[in-house]
Amino acid sequence: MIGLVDCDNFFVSCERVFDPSLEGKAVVVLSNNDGCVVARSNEAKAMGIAMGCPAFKLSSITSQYSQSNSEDLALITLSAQHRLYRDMSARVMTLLAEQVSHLQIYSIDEAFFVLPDSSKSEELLRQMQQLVWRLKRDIGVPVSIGVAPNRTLAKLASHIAKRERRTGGGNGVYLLDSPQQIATVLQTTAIDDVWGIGPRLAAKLRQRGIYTAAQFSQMPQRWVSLQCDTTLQRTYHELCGQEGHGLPTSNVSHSQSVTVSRTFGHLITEQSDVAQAVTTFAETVAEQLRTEHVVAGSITVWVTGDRHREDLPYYANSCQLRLDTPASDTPTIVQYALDALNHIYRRGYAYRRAGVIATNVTTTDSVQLNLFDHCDYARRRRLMQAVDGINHHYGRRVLGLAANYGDRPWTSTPAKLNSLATQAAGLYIYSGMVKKNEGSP
DNA sequence: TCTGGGGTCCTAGGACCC
DNA sequence: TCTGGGGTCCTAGGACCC
Repeated sequence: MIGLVDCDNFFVSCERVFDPSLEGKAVVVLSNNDGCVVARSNEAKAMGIAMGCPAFKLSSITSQYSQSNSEDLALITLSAQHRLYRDMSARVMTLLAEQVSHLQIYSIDEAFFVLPDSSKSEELLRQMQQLVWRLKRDIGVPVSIGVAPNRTLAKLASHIAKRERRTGGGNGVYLLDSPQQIATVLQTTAIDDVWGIGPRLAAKLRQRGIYTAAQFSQMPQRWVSLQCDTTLQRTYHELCGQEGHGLPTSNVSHSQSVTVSRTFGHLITEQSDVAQAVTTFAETVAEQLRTEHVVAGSITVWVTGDRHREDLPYYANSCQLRLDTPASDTPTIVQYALDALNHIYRRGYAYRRAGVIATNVTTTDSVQLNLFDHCDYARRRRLMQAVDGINHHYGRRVLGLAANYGDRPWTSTPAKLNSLATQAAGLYIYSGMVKKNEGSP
């Protein structure tokens, strides 16, 4: 059996741990730049606020809701603090790893694990309820757990657990194991609510008269093998209750790619400003590669204009460069990123977003060296170890590239920070350090 | 008239996920 | 005024190999 732990309204729940006054209130967390909604409390969901809703639409939704329900409802909006969420996620995952076997972290707020087949249903339920209770008590984060024969069904089970809890019943755990029970659940599951079936595939399936998960699971196997690609075939088999391929699906434990990208606070036009942003992103990419002990084989840089500004000419492009020798040291990654930017930057356009992606990622010890490359890798590695060590000890970005020093014209306006949570996570130490060193970069 | 058969690797783009 | 950021996997097609 496969279990899935899924944190409830994760970012909002993290904020509530540090500010209990948010409990019971309608709360949303906004993306970078306070652009759109990325997390909603149950109260906010009940108001009809959709995931991804742009921030500027929130006030009209709130006032509309207040009018039609004749009550004055205040919506609390918070700026995202991803460092805090990553820290809380790590705490959740660490506790889980102690409690279950074969934990596979699927996202910042979700993880699959394996349960022994032999356990009795009642015993299984009791254990899972205990787990829900411990996560709430020790970390403060509410979670829902779904248990089923495979991951696709475990996903459905966790949705049911969440729904039951939202409507007042249930204890955060749902066990989906008997064939009759599975058949009943599939009948009430719309085809686009199935994990792995998004808007495009759902539209295709509906064209063929398939509207529910049950209808899909009843299609003849021959039809499925002719009409569906391998991923959709896997989903089909799992809906039919067949065992998944077990965990984990891949034996590669490190990231396949590392991305850092941002939407700028406002439109920027100068190449030097775009270059500074790209330098910062590349620096972070390199740091992350090193913490995972991997190297990048290629670096991609992309830039885009603003899709929403019809009065300006739109331009978007990307460039991928292959490294002579895979690397993770900051100067090399930044150099390739800036070379790539040189290929795609065009004067006369306004830029809204940019990003740096490391791909062809391999482990440091499996690097193929270049015959004509005379770089002293040992020396470079020692340099980066020293830089990482200093930044780890004194705070992020105390020591960085001089090219990246000074004003950051591309950053967003200061976010509406929740100071309690900020202090608790020990953030922003580096800004104090940078000030102290002013004039002597 | 008639033009093989079996591969690998890479890239771009599309679909999905949170 | 105002629309995020970070991932995975699969497939088709091109370029190349013998």
